[in-house]
Amino acid sequence: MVYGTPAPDALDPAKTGPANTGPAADGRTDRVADMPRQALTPDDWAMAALDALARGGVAAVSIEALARELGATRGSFYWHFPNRDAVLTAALHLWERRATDEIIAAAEREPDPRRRLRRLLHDAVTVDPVPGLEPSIAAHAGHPAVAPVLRRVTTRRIDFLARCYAGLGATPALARRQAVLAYAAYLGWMDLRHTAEADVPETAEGGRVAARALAHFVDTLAGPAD
Amino acid sequence: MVYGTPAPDALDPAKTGPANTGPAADGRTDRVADMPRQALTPDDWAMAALDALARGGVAAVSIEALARELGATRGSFYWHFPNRDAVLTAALHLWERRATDEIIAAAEREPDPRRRLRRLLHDAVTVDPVPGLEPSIAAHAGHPAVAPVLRRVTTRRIDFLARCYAGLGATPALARRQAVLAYAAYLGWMDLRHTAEADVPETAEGGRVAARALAHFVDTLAGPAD
DNA sequence: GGAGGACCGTACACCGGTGTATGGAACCGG
DNA sequence: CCGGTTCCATACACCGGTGTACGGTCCTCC
Repeated sequence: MVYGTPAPDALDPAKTGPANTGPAADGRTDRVADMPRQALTPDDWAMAALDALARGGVAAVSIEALARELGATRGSFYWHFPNRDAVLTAALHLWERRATDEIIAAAEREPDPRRRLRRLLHDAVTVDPVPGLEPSIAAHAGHPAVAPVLRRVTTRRIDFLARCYAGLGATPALARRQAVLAYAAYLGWMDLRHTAEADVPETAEGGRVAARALAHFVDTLAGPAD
Repeated sequence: MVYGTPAPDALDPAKTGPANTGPAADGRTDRVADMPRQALTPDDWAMAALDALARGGVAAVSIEALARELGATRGSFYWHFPNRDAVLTAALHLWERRATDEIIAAAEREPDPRRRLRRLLHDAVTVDPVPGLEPSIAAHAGHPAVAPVLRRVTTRRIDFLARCYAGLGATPALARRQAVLAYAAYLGWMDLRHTAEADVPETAEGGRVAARALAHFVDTLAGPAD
C-alpha cells in the first residue's frame, strides 16, 4: 500500500527474521540500524503514521506497515495505543500542532504587516516537513478522525490570513476573500509539488525557475515587497 | 471504507439477501430499484469506481464495495474486468476524457482571449461532476495507475492556461508562471470546497458569498472583465 | 537480589477483500 | 425447439490486516 518504494520491500531475506537485538542489517534509513534500539514512544508511531498517511492515505496507516517501518512488531504498538484509530488521531493532532502553531507563531514575530504576509506565504510554501501530507489529509476530509482536525486547521489558517490582509487595509469582507484565495493557492501549490514535480518544476523545492515562480506567487498574493 | 454514509449500510436487514430479480427494496438512490435491471456495462463500474475514489481514495475502490453500490455481485465484475486494477485505470481514463477535453473544448469556442480565460476559470470551478474527485486523485499521485494519467492531465491543463495568458500578451515565461499559479488556485479551491464547505462558504456551489468570492477569484487570476 | 512494571515478540481467532471455478438464467439465431 | 452466447450468482481457497492473550526480557527500586 505504499507504492512509493517498491524495490526495498520486495527482496527482504526471509521475513526480516526476529533480528531485534543486534545489528539488524535491514535497508531502513530512519533508524540507527545498530544496537538494541531505544524504546519506542507514541510519537515515534505517530510520526510513522504521518509518513504512511502522506504516501498512501488513511488506508495506508496500517499497524503492520508502521511496525515494519519502525522495525518492531504489532505487540509493541498495542502497548502504546488501544487500536488503529488512536494512532491516526494522535498523528493528526501532531500535525495540527506542527503545521499550524509554529508557522503562525513565526509570522507573528514580524511586525511589518506586508513583510509578515509575504513571510507567511513564503514559509508556508517553502517548509514541508512531510512531503505530500497536506494533500493527503485534504483528500480524506470526510473521514471521522480527519474532519474535526482539518476543520480547525483550515479555519485557523484562513482567519490568520484574513487578519494579515485586514492589517494591510482591506475591508473585512475583502480580506476574507483574499485570504480564501491565497489559501487555495497555497493548497494547490503543495498539490502540484508532489503531483507533478517533474513536469511542473515551478513548484519544486529549489532551482532558478522555482525561485522566480515563488516570487511571482508571493508578489501576486501579498503585493510587492515595498 | 466509505465513511461518508454511515447510516444506510449499518441497518441492512440480513446481508441484503440475494434479492436480485424483483423489487429489491434497498435504500440505494442511483439505481431504478425496480424491475430486473438492465445489464451493467464497464462504464457503470468505472463510474462507481470514480465515486468510491472521490470518497475514500484508491483503497476505497474495492470490487465488493462497487458491487454493493450497483446492486450486483463480484461475479458480474469479473466478466467485464480481469481484476481490480483494470477498473481503476478505466475510471481514471474516463476522468481524463471528461475533466480535460470537455472543459478545454468549451473554452476554445470563445474567441476573445480575456473572456476565454475568464470563462475557463469560471467553468472549471463551477462544474464539478464528482465532488471530491480532483483532490482524491491528486492525493494518490504516487500510485502507478494514477501517476501517468495525472501527469498528462496536469500538463495539458497548465499548457492550455499558459496559452491563454500568452494570448493576453504575456511573455512565455510569465504566462507559464501565471498558469501555474492559476492552476494551483483552482486545485486548492476544489480542495477547500469539499474540505470545509461549512466553514468556508466562499467555495460552496451557490449563494451570495460564493458568487462574490468566485468573482474575486476570476478577477484576480484573469484580470477584470474589460 | 528479587519483585514488579515497562516494553516487546509470538500465536491465535476473526474479518473483509481478491481471484477463480462453476453453475444457471435470459436472450438470441437457425 | 435448441444450442450457444451473454451476463450474473454462488462457493471456495487465499491473503493481509486487526485485536487479544500470553510469554519473555529488560530495567528499576527497595
